[in-house]
Amino acid sequence: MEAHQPDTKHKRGSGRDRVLDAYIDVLLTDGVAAATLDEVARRADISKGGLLHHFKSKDDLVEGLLARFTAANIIEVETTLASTDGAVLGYLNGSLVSGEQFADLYMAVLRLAGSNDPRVEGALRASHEAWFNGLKQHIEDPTIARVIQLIGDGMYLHTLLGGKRTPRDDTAIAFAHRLAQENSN
Amino acid sequence: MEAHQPDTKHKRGSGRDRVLDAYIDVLLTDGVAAATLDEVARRADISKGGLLHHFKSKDDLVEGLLARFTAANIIEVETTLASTDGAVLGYLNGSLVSGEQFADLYMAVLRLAGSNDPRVEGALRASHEAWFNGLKQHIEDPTIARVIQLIGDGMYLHTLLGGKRTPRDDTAIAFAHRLAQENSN
DNA sequence: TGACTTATACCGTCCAGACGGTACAGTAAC
DNA sequence: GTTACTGTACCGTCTGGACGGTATAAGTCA
Repeated sequence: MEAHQPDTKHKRGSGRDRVLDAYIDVLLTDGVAAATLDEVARRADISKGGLLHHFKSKDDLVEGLLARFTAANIIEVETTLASTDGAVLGYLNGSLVSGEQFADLYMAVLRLAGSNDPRVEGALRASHEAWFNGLKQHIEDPTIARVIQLIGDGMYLHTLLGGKRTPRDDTAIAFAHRLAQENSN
Repeated sequence: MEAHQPDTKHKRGSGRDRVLDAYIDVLLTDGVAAATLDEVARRADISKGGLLHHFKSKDDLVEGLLARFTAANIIEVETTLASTDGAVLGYLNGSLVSGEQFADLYMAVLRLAGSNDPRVEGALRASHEAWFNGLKQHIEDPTIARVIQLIGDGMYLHTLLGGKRTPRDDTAIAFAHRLAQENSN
């Protein structure tokens, strides 16, 4: 899961990272209501006291998740848009994947979106902004870039609702890809 | 707010409807964590006992919301797709509105989407299915219909995250409209 | 080298408050 | 009598968080 450091002295990765991994895991498998401190600590194989040593409060845990998300998003935008797969294909395919590092992180944060927390909304909006700016570098017409982005966001929403990837998605992606190529830089 | 019946005997609409109105209100303004039975009862101007008279449990309240949503969705699909505004414009504009009957209902349900509840996910997926089928009646190419739908869903997601409608959205809608007209029945 | 101090990374227990839900007596309209 | 509530009192459980204690490694100074 985690890019393991030279294995300091602890179980797997640092305690902080293990807690965040566990938090993401609970959010994805059982939803936001199940993501209590006790349950997160249990899955991280740590005591509740230990968890609270790394994150001073539940709020702090959310912030930790958002920080990891924001950092990962920057890298993800860069690498995806530079991929041989093509920026648009990379972006759209990413929105339908689960089980992969970044997609899981995104979906976990998206599960928090119902909480009306401005930090969560802010982080997700910033992510969208970053993707839009990235797409604009590859697609001349900003309207097309926006449309591509919206299609991807729609797919993220479907994934949130447990929808599996279907052939319809593939044809939609192919269509978007063609659309982008006709307007690419 | 509510299509008021000939004002039976109570304050405004039936108690059941008032409770659901209040539930939606809490979800939209303060999020899912704030939507406790006490708070919903308070906003419905009803006692907690009264609330539990109408909805036997919180789970039952959720189901009541989903039932209203599902029923409203059928009507909304019909009327929107028959609108003079044009099906596509009607659909896409609806996804960016707040303060309107159906849009609020949709956003309220969407706030529950992080809870990993199969009933919530099922209701939202059924809604998407209905919109897709409706759009297909107006757009020959099902791929285009799918793309239009995804664009709308992306806009719903943006609205969920508190994004306001921008000129970018307008141009995207205009683009989608043109796309649909070139492929309409 | 050993004694003392500091910092980090936890563990385990306890607690106050919130929450969902029950129970029930009473009221008012039809 | 039935339906639709109000209002209050209460209960068991869960949850976030505080707190005190422990183990270990690293540094400081004699």
